[in-house]
Amino acid sequence: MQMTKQYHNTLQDAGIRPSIQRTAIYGYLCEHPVHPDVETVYDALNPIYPTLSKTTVYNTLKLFEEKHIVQSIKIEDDKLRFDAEMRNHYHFKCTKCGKIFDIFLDVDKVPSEASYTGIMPQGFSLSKIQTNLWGLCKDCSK
Amino acid sequence: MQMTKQYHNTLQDAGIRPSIQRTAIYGYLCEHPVHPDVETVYDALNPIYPTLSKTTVYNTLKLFEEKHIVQSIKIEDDKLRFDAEMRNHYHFKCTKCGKIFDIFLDVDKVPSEASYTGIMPQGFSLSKIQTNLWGLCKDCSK
DNA sequence: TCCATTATTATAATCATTACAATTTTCAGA
DNA sequence: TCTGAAAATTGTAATGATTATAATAATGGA
Repeated sequence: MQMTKQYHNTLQDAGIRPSIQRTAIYGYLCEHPVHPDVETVYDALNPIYPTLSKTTVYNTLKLFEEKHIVQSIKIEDDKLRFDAEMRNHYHFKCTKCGKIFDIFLDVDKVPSEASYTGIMPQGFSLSKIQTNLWGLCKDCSK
Repeated sequence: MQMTKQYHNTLQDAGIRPSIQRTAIYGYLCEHPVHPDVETVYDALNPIYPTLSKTTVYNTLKLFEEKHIVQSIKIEDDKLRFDAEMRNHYHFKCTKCGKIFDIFLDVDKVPSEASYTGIMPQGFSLSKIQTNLWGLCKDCSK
């Protein structure tokens, strides 16, 4: 595992005490940007840290989300997935292979928050917008 | 329960044999456009149809969704909710009271499908877009 | 009416997530 | 360095929505 120092710093900057487990989990997410679920993270790290508990993975990822260094994703799926990519982007789920892809925004082409504010009824305030996309990925549409 | 005949017809038009249970469930959804979950539908109808099973509610709502006369909604919630409103609209969840509201589109103001197509990477095709909104509803923002 | 198909039902199984309580680790202060 | 309180980790049990299964009931055409 490389760049452990950097992960360590990210955790500290977010106000999270960087334990072995937390650093490992955050590092894994950063190095595997494929939106893994809890099970996947646990199965990957358990051989390296044999005492690691699945509960810790749950707790840690929830903590990361609260501290805004990780976001959780649920696209009509039964389980939560996690993403250390915090830049603004959409998630695209391939309806054939099930993989989830990051789709980055082209600011010029994408609907602004204002366009949603415009459709809110009187008295409603808007604080979060989430758009999910479905279709076929490059490999599956061949 | 009024207009049972109409619900009956909607089911038949969708290719669904309109049993007592199915008609009752569809009617309930139409008359209670508050995005109820399975439990709520079951609890409401069970007193009227004492033999009704929760499994039937699950099966029936899944069938309705497949036949496109009902849609299911899951907004970072643990359970599925159902909506007989099939016109194009967004769902807005109040972060305080948890209620889900229908937000209808103003075609002029809302992002078109084309604006999303524009951001898809080469080789990806787009078949479904879902946008969810969060914030405070009229009552909770007082 | 009879029979095959379809629908309904009750119960059990599944599975992601959370609750809980015990143990271990960390770290500030003596 | 030692000590003890606070924080983190752990394993197990509980929860709760959904699905699977298999038996029973209802339906509709021949």
